[in-house]
Amino acid sequence: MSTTRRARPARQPAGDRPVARVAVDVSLPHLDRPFDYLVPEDQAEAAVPGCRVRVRFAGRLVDGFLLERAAESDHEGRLAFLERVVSPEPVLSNEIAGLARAVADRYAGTLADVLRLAVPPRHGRAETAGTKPPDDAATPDDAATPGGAATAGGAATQDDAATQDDAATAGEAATPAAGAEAPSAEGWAAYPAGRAYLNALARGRPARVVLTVLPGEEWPHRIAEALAAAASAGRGAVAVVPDARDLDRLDAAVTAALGPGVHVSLHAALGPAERYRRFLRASRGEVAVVIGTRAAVFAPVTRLGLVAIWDDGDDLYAEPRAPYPHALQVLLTRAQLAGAGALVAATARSAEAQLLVETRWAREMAAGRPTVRRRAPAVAPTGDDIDRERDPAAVSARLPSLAWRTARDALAAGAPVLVQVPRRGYLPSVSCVECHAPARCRHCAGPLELRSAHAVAACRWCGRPAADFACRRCGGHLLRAAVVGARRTAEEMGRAFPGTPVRTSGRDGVLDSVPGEPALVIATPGAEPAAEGGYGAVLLVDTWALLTRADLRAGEEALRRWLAAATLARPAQRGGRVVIVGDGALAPVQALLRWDPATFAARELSERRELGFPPATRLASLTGPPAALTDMMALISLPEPSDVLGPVPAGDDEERVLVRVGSRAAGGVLAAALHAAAAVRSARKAEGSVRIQIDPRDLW
DNA sequence: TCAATCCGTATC
DNA sequence: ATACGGATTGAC
Repeated sequence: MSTTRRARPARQPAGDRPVARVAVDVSLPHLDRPFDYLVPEDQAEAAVPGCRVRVRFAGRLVDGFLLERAAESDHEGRLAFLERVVSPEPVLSNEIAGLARAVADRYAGTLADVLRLAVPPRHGRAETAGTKPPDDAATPDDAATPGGAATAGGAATQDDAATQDDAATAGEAATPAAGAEAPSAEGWAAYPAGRAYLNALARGRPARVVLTVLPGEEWPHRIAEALAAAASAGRGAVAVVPDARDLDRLDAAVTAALGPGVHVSLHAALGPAERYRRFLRASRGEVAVVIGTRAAVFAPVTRLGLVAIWDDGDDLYAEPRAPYPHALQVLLTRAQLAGAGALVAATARSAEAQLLVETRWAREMAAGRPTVRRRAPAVAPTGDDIDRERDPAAVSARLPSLAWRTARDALAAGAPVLVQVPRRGYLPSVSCVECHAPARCRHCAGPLELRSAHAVAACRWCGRPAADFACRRCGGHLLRAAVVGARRTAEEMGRAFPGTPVRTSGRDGVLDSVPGEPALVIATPGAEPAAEGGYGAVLLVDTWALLTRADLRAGEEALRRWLAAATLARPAQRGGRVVIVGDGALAPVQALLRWDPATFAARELSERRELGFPPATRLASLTGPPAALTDMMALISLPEPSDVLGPVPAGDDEERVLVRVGSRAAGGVLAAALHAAAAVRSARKAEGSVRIQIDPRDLW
């Protein structure tokens, strides 16, 4: 009767497909491939593709995922048995396994690292209790019939089936389709082919758009309607937003569009049990739609029909863990591999989104100028002149006269006023004395920066000192150090408007919304609360702090943040005003005045092409101890022409080298070469590790 | 000629 | 970490 025996009885391989191909949880680059094991007969049922297993690997027990069962192995030597099947729950679908491999390849990382991002840690109790939906869910039956907006247009015609295969071509962007009725969504009707896009999704077609939303747009509803359209075609959908506040808004909109029990939301603040429970609801097909922050790009919905991302320019989409994938890139890869539709929506437009438009990977969708003008606030630039005689109250807040008077009028009209103030603490940077353009290196066009107050400016990329600076825009030879991060206090503002309530929203304490009554709302970028009925005025102050960051995305980022604040203002017709304190001749300021993020993005992208920056090129950053870096560099063999910039000091006794290849097509070759070099080093157990990052967003 | 030992390499 | 194969060494 005793079952405790030291020696395990001889195990028999399963009769049917006895070989298990396993992705082991080992992130050494030279071991980044599947390993074959034998499935013991008594585990033959449990060992399903996608399940978690435990195997003996190089003498120790490690976790892994069973990728597939096979009849035979290519391995020459003897196969070991699986130690055990941890659980028969298939948590890694073929779709996600393929996506993870593609992401690892693109970022020169390992499958194991990506799988750690993609599949949450197991929680046994959630798994067994999971057959009963938790309280945030309705009955599983609801999942099959999304209610509300999504029901119309669900009848797909058969002739669409063939078009689903050519997702790689550009042809599947929304085209007006006769016949099918649009799901009820007035909001989408404001965009050319907006309804046609929803119809295409509702018919299960992989339509892809870059949507530039209107000022004041209730974007959570537009995204929710797109998700509902995909769900009505019986397809799954995934949408991501930058942070928890946006997720709350999207969650409410999705609940309104789909009803309860059809979606789950995933975010970092969930505990391990709840996170795993929701993950399982998606992977088991109990919900069709998953929304979430960054990590939700890997959510395992079944029959994926649509991926969506809101405001892809936000830095929060950059994953801080190896191999540092960007959520947009993961989603686009996923849409491509799965033949799913894509929705890249934002008020602004990133250079990456612009590239999708220009390569015709996605169709551009933006409302016509008359509609934009009808919805946009009136935007005016101002210098920082303060009329001390006429507006003495403005002096104490260091507010330009126009800004002060605009705010005063809005408050008098009974509306709240938003003041966007940059956060403190950006890197000291340098710009041209003449034209204020950010200063760039003569040799590689990298950004110049000051490492300390009295040092000579040097290039952040290649490390050359900027001894012979010449401005690329105006030819000037003089540099100025920008004083950045000036920050106004709420008290200063309050003094300028005595008797007006002042509320702040920022790092410590973010407000979701404010009532539609007179108040000054001081917010840092990204923390601007919505106002009931819209703000009467929005003031964008201290704009130099954003524009002169030692960061070549500064212009794009500044415009993104200004638009995010300005879109909260009422339309001009209802008195909405925006005042930006800054030089009206600068391109990002111009783009705000004209409310034209698309033209700005096109210009930005063409500038990146000229200067050789991503996304027009592919760039890899290698960071590590100098000796390890030298060793690594010697092992990289690139058939393509490439630039090597640096090394430059990168803190903690480390250095950084940049490797740039001239085309996006060469990016795959670059990543493969880096992975191969890292594999040689890890096989040798070489001293010191080198961190590889592809197109790191904080660099340019 | 064979066994003990060392070293590099693969890890199923 | 540990196991293995091939090379090297030393004793008969």
